[in-house]
Amino acid sequence: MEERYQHDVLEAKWQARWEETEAFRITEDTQKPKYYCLEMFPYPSGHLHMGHARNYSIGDVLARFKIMRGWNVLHPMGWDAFGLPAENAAIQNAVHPYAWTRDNMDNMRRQLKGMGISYDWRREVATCQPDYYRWTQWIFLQLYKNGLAYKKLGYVNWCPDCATVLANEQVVDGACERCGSIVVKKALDQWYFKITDYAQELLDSLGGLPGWPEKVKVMQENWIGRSEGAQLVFEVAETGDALPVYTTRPDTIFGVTYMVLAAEHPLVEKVIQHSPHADQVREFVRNVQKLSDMDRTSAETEKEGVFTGAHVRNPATGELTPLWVGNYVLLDYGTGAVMGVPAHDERDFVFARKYGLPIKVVIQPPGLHLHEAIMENAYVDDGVMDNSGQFNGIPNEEGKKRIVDWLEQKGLAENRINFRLRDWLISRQRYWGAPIPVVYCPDCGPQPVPEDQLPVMLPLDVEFRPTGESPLNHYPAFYETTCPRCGAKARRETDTMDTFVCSSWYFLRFADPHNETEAFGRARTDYWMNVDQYIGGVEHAILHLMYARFFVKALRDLGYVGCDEPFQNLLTQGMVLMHGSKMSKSKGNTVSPEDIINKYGADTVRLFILFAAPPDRDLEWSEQGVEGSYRFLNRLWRIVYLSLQNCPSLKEAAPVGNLSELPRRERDILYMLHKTIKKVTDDVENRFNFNTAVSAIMELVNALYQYKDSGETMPSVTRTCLENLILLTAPFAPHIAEELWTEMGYETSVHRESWPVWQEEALAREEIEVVFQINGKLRGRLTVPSLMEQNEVEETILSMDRAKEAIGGRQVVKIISVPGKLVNIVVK
RNA sequence: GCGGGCGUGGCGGAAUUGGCAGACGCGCUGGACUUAGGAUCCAGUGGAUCUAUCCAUGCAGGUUCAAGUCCUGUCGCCCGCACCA
Repeated sequence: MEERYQHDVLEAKWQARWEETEAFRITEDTQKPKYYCLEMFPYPSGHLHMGHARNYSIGDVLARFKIMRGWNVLHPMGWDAFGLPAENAAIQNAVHPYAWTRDNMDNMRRQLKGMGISYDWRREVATCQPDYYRWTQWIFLQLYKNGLAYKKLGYVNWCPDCATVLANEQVVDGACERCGSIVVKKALDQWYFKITDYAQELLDSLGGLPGWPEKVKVMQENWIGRSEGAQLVFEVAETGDALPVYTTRPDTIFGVTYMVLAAEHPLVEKVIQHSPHADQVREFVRNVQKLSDMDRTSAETEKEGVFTGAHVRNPATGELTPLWVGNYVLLDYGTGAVMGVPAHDERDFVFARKYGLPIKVVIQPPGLHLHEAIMENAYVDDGVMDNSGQFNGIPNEEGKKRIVDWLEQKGLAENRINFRLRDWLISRQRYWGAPIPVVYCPDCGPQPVPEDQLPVMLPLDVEFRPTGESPLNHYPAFYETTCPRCGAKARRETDTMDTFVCSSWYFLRFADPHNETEAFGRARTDYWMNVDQYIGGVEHAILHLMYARFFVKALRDLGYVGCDEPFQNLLTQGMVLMHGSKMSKSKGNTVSPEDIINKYGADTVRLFILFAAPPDRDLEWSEQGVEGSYRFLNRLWRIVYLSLQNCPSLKEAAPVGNLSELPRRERDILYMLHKTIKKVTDDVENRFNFNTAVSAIMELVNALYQYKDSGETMPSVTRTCLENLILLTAPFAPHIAEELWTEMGYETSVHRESWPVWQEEALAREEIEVVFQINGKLRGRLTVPSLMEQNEVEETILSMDRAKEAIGGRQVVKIISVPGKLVNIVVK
């Protein structure tokens, strides 16, 4: 055995060994419980960053731990390999997106192997490979056939820099999530997935995910945005058109003093036909549409509107109120029209005051009487109805129901539930993505590509243009085709799918990655699903995590999977910080995992990442901290080295026998060992507190040094301690554990060993320390036999000089004992 | 504004059920070994005062024999959502 810990030599050795022996190859095994441990697969940007290193270190500890605990562990890795950066690289560096992506995957795979992560590499998938995207296209067709994929004309988010449309989820603060450009609205015919069909279930089944962080569930809840209210039908007086509005406050219908339409509302043009205000309205609409999405949806934007000249009839009162167009009304929420109740809605109040519209109080607060003229704010809370005809005097909550019932009988109202969630826009005007398998026939219309013609191959020999326009539009061999139905000349869809489509089902493919006849076999997914532990960044809280949930539910309803949810438990890791802010290229504060691995070894990097903070919290990078982890591994190495040197017969020593016959010092170190086994097991399995698990192992090592230096040691005890120490370390620092395991005389992999089990017998103590308090303040401590009766402990303490002195002649009122811990003497 | 989270030594963090605040590590101080030490080992390390005690978990109250932990109020920071009718 080398005296020095040579991380580079032994890590290379074990990584090669694991690869040769396919050490982490896994297949279904009904004899064992299964465990599916998944880290979010990366976009192949080229290099692992510290966030990746953290993500995969966390996953690897769990996977290796679960293997040792006897689970059949699926731990796969792949590549989210379609997407814009590859195309941008193609335009800028004249390298093909495929070559760029492939080279990046090669490099990152090498880096992952250099971290010693326990992946079953035989299951590797890349979403850009035809044998993968073939099935992405197949899923599209299943959704299409079942009415869950459709094309519609709509005002969509357009990123001018990326030259493509974006989903609502990809627009952040009015800007493109990827490049930061201001997103504009465009009317385009686009493909959507009908995620809104699952809005209620996506909301409800969050309740069945106790293993998800509250924060993520709340974010999804907000995004789905369920609201209960009613649709009320007004009538445009001048044209006779019905104008339904959605409101959560039908109880305020008597207080409506105006109505506002969205700028794009289809009725706008009709109601201004004969209006003297027509030109003014048209200009207003043009100005609104010029605004960026950010300005339109910002709460700070001044609410503006213009009178159309037309009026609406209130279904409750029969009164006519003016019809306006406003910049703050959204076309695609509710009905694109809002009733204005200035007395009871803050926004309406501001709007009415600005334009001199009347305010009518219809809800009176308890014990007060509001007057329109002197109100400074809208009254939005509950109260009693007023100025509301036959409903006067009724509490407004009850009024909501009664008004809807009343108008419903006239066919002018119905209860409605509205969601903020919109359908998922999945088409992208980009090249590097899975082609949408549809053909447009001049006679038959849009036709799905027959399944036996999949995949619709993405041609590789295309020409990239600096305009950013998809090269597929200039590649006749791709878009010129024939109609699958009538055989006539037809044009192939040149849009590709959002990469989030590809990543919405990869966890299913991992269960059956080489299936050539199906996306995945039902038996395989039935065995492996759900993912037991999913680990990744919180930035996917809405996008990926909701799309994947939708996919699983849709595929379940189509009979392809048996589960309701993809991810049973979710761990959202914290960010890696440098000097308090997130490591990022733009800030120039990144540290490359590979550089640190070269210097200290993968085990050190993993150990530091796991030790420096709990996984869900942000982690401050510290190279001094890394050195601390490196020192620890050296200490670990030396304790084994020195022990073997001191006692060459260590490897042959018999295991520890009867505990009660051992001397005190040996029982103490074994107590420490078993306490550590218990602590590490609990921390990893139940709490994901890897940082305290590591610190417990460090304490054990410290104790072993003390034991070694305390005099003559027993080989059997030393051996027991060292072997268990190595086993405990194995999931965290797998290479050094493997090496030390062979040094202990084993020829098998430490990762195939069973996880240590603590013995209650070893944890039993003959003596325990009890502290005593006076009025809750610590005043002393005392070692007593653990079997001593509690009243005897109390008496012993009361008889101590130290205690008498602390009591100081005061009267003992009562004594509170926590057995095995403390005695509190209450005096006055 | 709404929602989620956080606030403990010089720093990262521990304290799992209300029961010894500061585990473990970093850093720092002193010492040993040494030609040397940025290796290793030993000792110390919240503050004030030094046998003992007092103060201390953002701040102010409260409950309790006992509070970092529970309750009320308050301040600060981070993250997410935000004209959703």
